Amino acid sequence: MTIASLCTGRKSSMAIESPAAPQRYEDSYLYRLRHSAAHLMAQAVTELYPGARLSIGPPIENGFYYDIDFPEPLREDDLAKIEAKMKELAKLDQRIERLEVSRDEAKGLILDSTIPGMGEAVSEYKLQLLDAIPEGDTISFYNQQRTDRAGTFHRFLDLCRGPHIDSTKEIKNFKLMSIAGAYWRGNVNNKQLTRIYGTAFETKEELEQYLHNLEEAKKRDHRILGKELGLYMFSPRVGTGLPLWLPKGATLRDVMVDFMKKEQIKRGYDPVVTPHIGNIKLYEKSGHILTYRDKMFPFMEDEEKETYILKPMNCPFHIEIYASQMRSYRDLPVRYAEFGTVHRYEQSGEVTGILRARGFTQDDAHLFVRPDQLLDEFIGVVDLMKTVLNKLGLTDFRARLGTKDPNDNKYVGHEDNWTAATQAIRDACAKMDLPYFESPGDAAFYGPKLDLIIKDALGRDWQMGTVQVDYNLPERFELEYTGEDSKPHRPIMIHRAPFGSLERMIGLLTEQYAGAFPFWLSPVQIAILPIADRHNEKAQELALQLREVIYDTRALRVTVDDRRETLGKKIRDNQLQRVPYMLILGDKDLENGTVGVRSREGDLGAMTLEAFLNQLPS
RNA sequence: GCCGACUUAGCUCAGCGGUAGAGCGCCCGCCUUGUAAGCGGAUGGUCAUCGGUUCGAUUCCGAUAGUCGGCUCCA
Repeated sequence: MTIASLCTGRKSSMAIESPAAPQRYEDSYLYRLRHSAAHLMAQAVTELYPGARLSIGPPIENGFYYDIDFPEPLREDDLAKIEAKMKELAKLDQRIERLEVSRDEAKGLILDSTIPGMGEAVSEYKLQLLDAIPEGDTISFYNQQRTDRAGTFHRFLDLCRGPHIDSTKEIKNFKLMSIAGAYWRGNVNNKQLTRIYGTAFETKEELEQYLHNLEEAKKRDHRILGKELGLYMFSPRVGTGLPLWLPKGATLRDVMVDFMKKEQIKRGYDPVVTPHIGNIKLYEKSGHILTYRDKMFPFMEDEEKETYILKPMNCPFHIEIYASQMRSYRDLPVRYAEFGTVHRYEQSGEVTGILRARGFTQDDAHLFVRPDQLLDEFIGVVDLMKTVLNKLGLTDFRARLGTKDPNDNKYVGHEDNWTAATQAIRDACAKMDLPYFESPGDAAFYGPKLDLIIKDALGRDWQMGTVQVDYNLPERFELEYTGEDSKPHRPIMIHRAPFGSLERMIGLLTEQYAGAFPFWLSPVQIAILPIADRHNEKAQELALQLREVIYDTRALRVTVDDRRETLGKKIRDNQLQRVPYMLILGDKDLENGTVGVRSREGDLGAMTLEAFLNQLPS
């Protein structure tokens, strides 16, 4: 696969989408418009900041950016100035022209300091980009120029594959959004450039709609809703990325755990429980110390000079359990499941609420299987994942098959194993009718994997559930089972976590449902609202009665709102808490033997308790 | 970790070189309520922390911490 575009550094362009979209974004006018807006911004920057060195500036999903090496640090306040300059340059109606040149001519242009956008200032980056263009490919530049009324000549030339729109005057509805640091070519060892993000649309209405949607999305942010709904909190006195689960959030977790345990029992999993810390030697043996050390919390040493670590993953412990006794081929597959809380010392800048915490709980399991069982077991896991997604009501996800990057040699294991495992995953997805896309380079170093990817409220991708085939750890720990031939054989391990982590999944669900969880998940399912305090006693009785009702695996979760507040106030507060049902209890109801039922959608009228229970979602 | 921004009462936020304000919440009264905020009162802040500039700093500058948007990385 060649580099997707000179101006497109997107990693995702490496991925092969399986269902072809009817009109690809890359072919749209909007895409060209945004690409041209990026050039316009670069032109404005070169005029405003003579020492600025340009590197790369592609359109992206919701706009565009340009990575620029500024002589002085750029501040957010500077964006207004750049925006104003862009407006001025756009109005000049500069024609955007493509020119195709030879490699030598290209080098000449890049080094020509008389051309704005070219010369010594940019050559550091542009020559590298030129070198990256494969031999034989067309090399193109885009030029825009015009003399303004005051007689000043404006010009901008950029090495670019294009395509672009015809004139800068088409760039009217844009906004510079933010600035950020970004490493040259995405490599931390390279220089950090200043990235300016912007967006552009064809019409003013679309731009305003987009900005409005962004505001709306912020209200669905799990960090805001988590606080409003009393799900979890963080305290700086506890530590960064270490969530404290409040009663309602803890209830939500329990419900999800119950659901998963039930599914796992059905599927022949056995529960295990392992400690939070363990001897470092185990992790040396597993190899995690080599690859994971900088993501671990500081080590602990006891009086006997033994070193312990806070576990960043559960697998070595489960392996110890497997290895604790002789295994027959008849015992396999062995499936050990644990809601394992792990701790990873994520870099401070990458902790994001509950979506990326430093302490989190995986719905983890490890399957030890024979080679001939690999496909069936993988199918079983994919089936479980589909069941989970379905139950959670998640439809907006993508499945990614992470395969080996053929140009990288970081992988361990025999080629035959890789091929077999990758094919097993493809076959399992095909059999289970799960659409996926393949992404070379996204495999674990020890084997291929299948990940579920979901977007959050702000459009960011998150890896959720995962299934990974592992030939490496069985090898390192010399795991065995006795085969039919009474000789030792090596099992294959499957690591899998259908939710991924409870934290991340609850965060995503919060955003997906904007806090209005499905009935079965809601921390409070029913709020009883006595109208006056003479109804409080009956309300408590009703609550006790409802708590006898088993729904799914647990008793109905019922509260009584007996605060000395008006009914309107109680309704409002419970509505804001997204309680699925309110049962209103007053004189009329006591007389008639009914309750006033109100769902999230509004008043459903008076009905008997039996009628209410019968209409609950099944 | 790196680049940029933010941090004022429990929460959401005004304010500003002369040591602070609103709404909601909490608490106390009154009201006893029929489908999205009843009324009144009271409480509540070393303006994140530590330094500097200044006659004087919550306000200006610097450092630190936390948070947010990115980069890198990841469940």
